Amino acid sequence: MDTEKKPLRADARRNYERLLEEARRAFAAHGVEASLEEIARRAGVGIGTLYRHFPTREALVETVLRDRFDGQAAAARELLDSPEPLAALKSWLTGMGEQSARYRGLPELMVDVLDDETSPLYASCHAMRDGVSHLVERAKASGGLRADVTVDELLVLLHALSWASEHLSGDKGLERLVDLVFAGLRAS
Amino acid sequence: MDTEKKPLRADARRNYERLLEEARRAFAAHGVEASLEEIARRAGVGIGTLYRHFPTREALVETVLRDRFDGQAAAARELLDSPEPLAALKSWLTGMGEQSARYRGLPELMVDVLDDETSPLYASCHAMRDGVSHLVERAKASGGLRADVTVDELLVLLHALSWASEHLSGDKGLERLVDLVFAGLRAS
DNA sequence: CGACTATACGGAGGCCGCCTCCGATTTGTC
DNA sequence: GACAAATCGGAGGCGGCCTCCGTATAGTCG
Repeated sequence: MDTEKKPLRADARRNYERLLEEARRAFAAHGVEASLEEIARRAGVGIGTLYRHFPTREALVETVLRDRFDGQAAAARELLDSPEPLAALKSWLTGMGEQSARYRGLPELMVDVLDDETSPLYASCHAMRDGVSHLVERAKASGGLRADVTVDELLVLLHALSWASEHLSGDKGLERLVDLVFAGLRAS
Repeated sequence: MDTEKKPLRADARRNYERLLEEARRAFAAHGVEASLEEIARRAGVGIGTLYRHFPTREALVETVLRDRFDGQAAAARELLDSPEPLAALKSWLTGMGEQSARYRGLPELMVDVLDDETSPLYASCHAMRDGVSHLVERAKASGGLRADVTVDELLVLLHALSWASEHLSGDKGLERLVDLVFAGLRAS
């Protein structure tokens, strides 16, 4: 796969950076459905320029988030050495959940992407998916995780908790929900 | 509280019914964010007429769903007599979850409503909330449900599962997720 | 330093959805 | 049948999405 790309012209590169910066701001303020026209306006750029650099909203989101996602995939690799498989998995899931709760609306986008190979986010997401699947295997093998649960179920569940934490007034919501789900709702 | 209302004029009543019917159809086809203009168009009615009868989208959703929600509240009351408190709770939650997964986007709307007293759905939702809170108390008292979980957490969690089941290809998703969460993810 | 071309810009314009407002129409009544 | 109250309907303003193409400019070459 050749990722070779001609160097951008100076003005193009400048606009690209400005757009990314405003996108970050806008997503943080209004969630992942923020107005693209406003992002362009704030970046001092025409709407056409935004669409040239980022043909779809997803492409923009992907660029804003890629670094974090790559970090999350790396974290999965490192956690493979952890002495406690179940704790490692749980820790990774919490981290992932926090990433996906970063912007309002992101969990939904993420879940949809997991089924859509054509999405620009697909590659990043599946790098993580592969990473975590090893963590899951290890947790099952260690006897810490029930054997009948699949990676995909786990990821959907996690994004659901992420989604839920958006709609909770308290901010320590996600960790609590993950604990709840790992331990189960039955009395011990 | 006087719910007395003058009888509607014949044309008004007719349009009201047509709108409800088309709304049901549209919500089923396109989710709860379906275009209101299209609903009006299909009902053979001006957009102004739609807004006169249903000032907000929520008002329309509420009218479409009220009967089901009332039924759900009644179900909670009946289940209070069940000999198995935990099973009763679980059964109610599954039923509720299926209601809220009925239309795409509904779980989100529901969760938001639970915090918004001004919403027209608030009353229906809290009737159910009160109903289920007794089920929860009973389940805790019977020792089946962990004592540190709140009704609100339970409802948010449930709607999250409902939300997740929208994004799952399989259709038996919700029940499976509820089981998973009740039992917990740890190996037994 | 110009001139030339590939590259990039920007916003007008078409489409759609939301919601409000008010002149036109219809219903029920006396 | 006439009148008032109730109801209708859609034009119009707003904002968002996205495409298209005439215009501007950066980089290059003589």
